[in-house]
Amino acid sequence: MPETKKLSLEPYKGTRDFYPKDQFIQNYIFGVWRKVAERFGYLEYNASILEETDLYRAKSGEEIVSEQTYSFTDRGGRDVTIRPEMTPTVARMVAQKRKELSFPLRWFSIPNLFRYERPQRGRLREHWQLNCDIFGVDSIEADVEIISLAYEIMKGFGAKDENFVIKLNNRRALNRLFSEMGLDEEKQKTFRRLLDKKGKIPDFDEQAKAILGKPFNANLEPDKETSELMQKLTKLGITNVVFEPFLVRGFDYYTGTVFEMYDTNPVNPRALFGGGRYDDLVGIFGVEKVSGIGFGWGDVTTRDFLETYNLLPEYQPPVKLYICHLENYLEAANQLASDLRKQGVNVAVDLTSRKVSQQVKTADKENIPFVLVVGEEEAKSGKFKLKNLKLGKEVVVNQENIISSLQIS
RNA sequence: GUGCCCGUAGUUCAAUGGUAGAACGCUACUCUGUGGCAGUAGUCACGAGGGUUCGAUUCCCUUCGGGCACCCCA
Repeated sequence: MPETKKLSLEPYKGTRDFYPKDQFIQNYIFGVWRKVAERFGYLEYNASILEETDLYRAKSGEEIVSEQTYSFTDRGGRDVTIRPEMTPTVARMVAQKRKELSFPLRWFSIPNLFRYERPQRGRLREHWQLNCDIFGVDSIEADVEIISLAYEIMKGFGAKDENFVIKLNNRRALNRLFSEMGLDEEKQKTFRRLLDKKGKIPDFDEQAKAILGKPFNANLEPDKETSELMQKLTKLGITNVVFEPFLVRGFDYYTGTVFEMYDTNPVNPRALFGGGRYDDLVGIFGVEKVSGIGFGWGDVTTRDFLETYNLLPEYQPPVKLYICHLENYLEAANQLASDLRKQGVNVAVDLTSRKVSQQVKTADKENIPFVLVVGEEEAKSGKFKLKNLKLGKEVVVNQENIISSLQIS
């Protein structure tokens, strides 16, 4: 064998392996997302992780595409990018079937997304994100629904109101403010980024003055639209909402309400979800304009949040019963397993010839709730000692009573 | 991509310019048909590569990975 470089055991930088216990948590998070989204009448869609690079160039700008995405040229010479976000894809899909879709549209997806960045806590190169969007509703009622959907998902995870805060702002109001200040396009962009950092940087006032040529002192009351939104949310019992006049969000395509949700515990400094209204996005595909509002909700920050507040469920494998066997009884054990599987029970059989104590130990370590042993006694009597490993209790049952005994747990 | 910090058994940690310890875990036995407790024995590591040195896990460089800040935040 030729000498080869030792292969790394670690997952690729900024990505995660999901061992069964990790996947269990991932499934739990996805499950809550899906359950609540469907409860609000949202339909699930998906698409390829690959898109033509132009899709992102059109709205994100060359810099983001070339420096912060996984992009390559395929063998046919096409510029391809692994999707860094879902919104352009869903806007494309909506635009493509603009004429045959019936609006309003409520859609959700749980795509994995990739960005080429230096990983940090809460921010990896691959992550999954719940995307919920409403298309074709211009009124504030869509803003109300999308935020209450997000709020109900937090409730679905067991979060308390004091654990998180939803910050609101309005891009239209912000732009109005910028116009009043007489800022040109370029200065607006620069100043918007500065605003986004206010609170993080100590010399905000000086920097603001450098851009504006004068001190920054604006009226920081909520605009009319945001006030109305907050009132409507309050009526729904959603009160952990604050007006955040410096909330900007990075993308230029937002046209109205923007929002983000933060953990109130500073160990998780990144937003769990964020989104806003983008009424002009579908229109850039050259079809009749369709308004939209939605959010993206990351799995990484969510997991950190749930760990912080001890809200993760206890691991439970899908296997309900582990069948052990004595020498020469593996065949009988498999037969029993086969019968039970036909009735819909998840059963695993120990395939080794180890001592029964070892077999039981394996079941226990795998958190399998029930175990039974097949041996001479059982073969003769047709009765099984079914043991609940959590309670340490045994019941003696006929084969036909095994299933009902499993359900007692 | 830039700067700074970090990288020791499976895990959490310790020590040291002369090749490393603990706890938990894991394996076996005590226990010839039932795990969790206990006892005994055993097992496993200096992320990788190069340099300085008589000798490096320890110092230096590179690289890989993680964290923090910047950047950006989809």
